[in-house]
Amino acid sequence: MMLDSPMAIMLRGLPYFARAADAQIEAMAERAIRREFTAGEMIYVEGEPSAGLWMVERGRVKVFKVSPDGGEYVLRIFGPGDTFNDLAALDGAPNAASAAAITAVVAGVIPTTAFVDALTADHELALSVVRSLVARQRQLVAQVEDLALRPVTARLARFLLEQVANPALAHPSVTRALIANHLATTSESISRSLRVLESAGAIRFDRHTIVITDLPALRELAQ
Amino acid sequence: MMLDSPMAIMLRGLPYFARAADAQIEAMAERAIRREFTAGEMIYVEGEPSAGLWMVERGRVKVFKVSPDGGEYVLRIFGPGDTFNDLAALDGAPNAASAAAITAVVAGVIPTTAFVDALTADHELALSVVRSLVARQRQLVAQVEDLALRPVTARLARFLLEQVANPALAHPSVTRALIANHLATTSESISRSLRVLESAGAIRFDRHTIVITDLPALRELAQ
DNA sequence: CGATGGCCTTGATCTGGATCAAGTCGGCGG
DNA sequence: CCGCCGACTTGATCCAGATCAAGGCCATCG
Repeated sequence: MMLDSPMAIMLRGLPYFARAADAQIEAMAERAIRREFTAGEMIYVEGEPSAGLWMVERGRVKVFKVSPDGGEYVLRIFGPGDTFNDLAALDGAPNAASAAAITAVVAGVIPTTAFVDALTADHELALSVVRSLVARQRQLVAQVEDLALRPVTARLARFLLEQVANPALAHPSVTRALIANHLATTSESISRSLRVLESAGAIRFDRHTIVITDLPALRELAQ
Repeated sequence: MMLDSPMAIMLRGLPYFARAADAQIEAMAERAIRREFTAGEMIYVEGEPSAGLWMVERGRVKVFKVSPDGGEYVLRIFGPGDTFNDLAALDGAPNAASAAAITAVVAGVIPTTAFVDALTADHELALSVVRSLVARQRQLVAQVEDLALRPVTARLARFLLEQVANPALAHPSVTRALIANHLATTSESISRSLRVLESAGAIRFDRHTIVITDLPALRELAQ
């Protein structure tokens, strides 16, 4: 029994693996690798073969897409305890997007084959993966809906609401420009929309951090 | 053995169930229900508890979201052999979107509990579901990317490219207004963008149907 | 066979948000 | 303490695409 290796403990803490069998955790932990990245460094590139399932141990990571004309869209921002690139790890296809370190980052990778082996062997694990995928998919549907139907100010209000639940989003490294790329707009528009929310009384600026002062009002502005 | 009931044969034909055990197919087929809808009729409404996993036998179905101010965004269009509302069927949560019949429709539902029971009992089935969810999720990522980064003409070009592969999309019932709601724009913009594609030589109008004349050019316009 | 009602096209105008262009603020290194 | 640099704000202008407003084109039906 070597389930108390640091990697195994980390894996056990992830929602994916909470109910997985010890044997599978152990097998994956043995084959997992730890890596460090400096702020701004690329972790992987869209279209390349995937290293496997990533998990964040320390720092902030953005997963994003780039358009031919230089535009960047940030699909999601991850922090400690989050896993990412599960798609490529599950089907073995190339990375669906790129990932980069926002801050200095420590992260682990479980090689695709190790993950797929565990999935094939462990029915409980497969069910956990289904649950995670379903949750992520609901997120994505909400995101598409936002882009399709809501103006920038409403999208920003929703982002701020998410921020109260998700610690990965509330961090000084999450700049206006980053939020803008996540909401498919520009840093200038974020600035102006923040002022709109402020003059509506929903938020306040304390130093340079945003404080939500009227949650119901913010929900209202998010529609 | 009653695996030759019409419902069982239909289930066996779905990608989800291609590798599922006979016993599970049989159990689900017994509990499945067939329903008919007239053109325009609602199949289910966002936020309500889900009836289960739907599959289209005949006709065209749209799954969509409505914004408070009346805007409609069509997430996806389904045809014969497609399954929909898998999210709600998998997690038992309320419907993530609404669905309506575009044409007259014949469809089947597997109750949530029947589907979840089968999933819990059959590891192969769980793995199939994972594969399907991963594929759908890649679709969604591409869709978000489209909305975030590409102008209307490029989105339309991509839609036309999808249409060659997916028979559900190439059908007279798929009107400009429907395409518009799927691409988060208006029927007027679709009209104008079609003229752009036509004058670029990528497509041609034969009667009232669209014919792709220059596939590489269309790919180029889709970026 | 004329009327009616969808669906589509086309033009004119309007607008949310992008882009361009100066600043301002605060932190950090020298 | 000063100067620089990166992040933010604010204003002016611009533009893709939405909205508004007429028609035009079938297909269906009385």
